[in-house]
Amino acid sequence: MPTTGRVLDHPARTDIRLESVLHALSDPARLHVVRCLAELPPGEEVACSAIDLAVTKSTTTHHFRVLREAGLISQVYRGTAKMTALRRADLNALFPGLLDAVLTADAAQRHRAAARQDG
Amino acid sequence: MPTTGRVLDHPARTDIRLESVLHALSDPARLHVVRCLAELPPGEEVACSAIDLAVTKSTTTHHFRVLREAGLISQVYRGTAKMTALRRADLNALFPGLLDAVLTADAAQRHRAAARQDG
DNA sequence: GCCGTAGTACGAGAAATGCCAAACTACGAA
DNA sequence: TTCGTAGTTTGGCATTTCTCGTACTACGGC
Repeated sequence: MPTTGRVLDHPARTDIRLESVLHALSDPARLHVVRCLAELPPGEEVACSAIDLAVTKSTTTHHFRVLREAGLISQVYRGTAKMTALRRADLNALFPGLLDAVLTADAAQRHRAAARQDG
Repeated sequence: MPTTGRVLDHPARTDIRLESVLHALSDPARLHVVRCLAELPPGEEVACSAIDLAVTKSTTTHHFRVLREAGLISQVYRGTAKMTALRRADLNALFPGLLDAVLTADAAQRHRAAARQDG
């Protein structure tokens, strides 16, 4: 499936700001998206619709845009779908270890929550 | 200098939320505070007034409260001063490597900005 | 050409955020 | 006790954020 004519703006690697990245990650819905993308094999893309966000489509669009404008994800149109991938390489080059630390922290927090749940 | 009677609420270690931590760090003024605290020897405290924030006192109070309520800093009154310290141990226990990754990322970003400045 | 699906744009409301000024409180020192 | 310093509180304002519903566009398939 080739890409279509529609193009989306992405910040260049050097324009990615730490503050924007942290802000983007500070929303539970967006952190969820990043976690889902991180679980895929590196470079793999998914459609927006493949990640279930428990909000309306327009809100989903909004969150994906925040992530894209912060430089966390890249998106291209393929057919009617909009495929999304984590910008791992850019993030690791700019902020080594940051993405992993956040994902590890998130996993640890979820693990503790699950442990409390089980009693 | 002993502490005074006034007491401030801090979240327990287990109540610290990753999302709140990331949100607290996503503001440039608050990131600056955390950076300054991190440059001190571990456990060292400073007064709020020792960190220059280029905003009014009431805004400074606001930012310190956000950091405290997110669990990033601890504060106690000593005399007229309110001493602040990074909650390194709690953060490292909950989210290993996260604080260091953010500080390293911030340093890298500042380094790149300085390099651009110098031309 | 027509329909269905995926996602966008726009407008709007509620809430949070960042900022300030002015009045205030708590403490130490003279 | 009086004063100065450090920080708080309150209230207000402008902006941003999160959310939604409705109407819309772009594409693939029939």
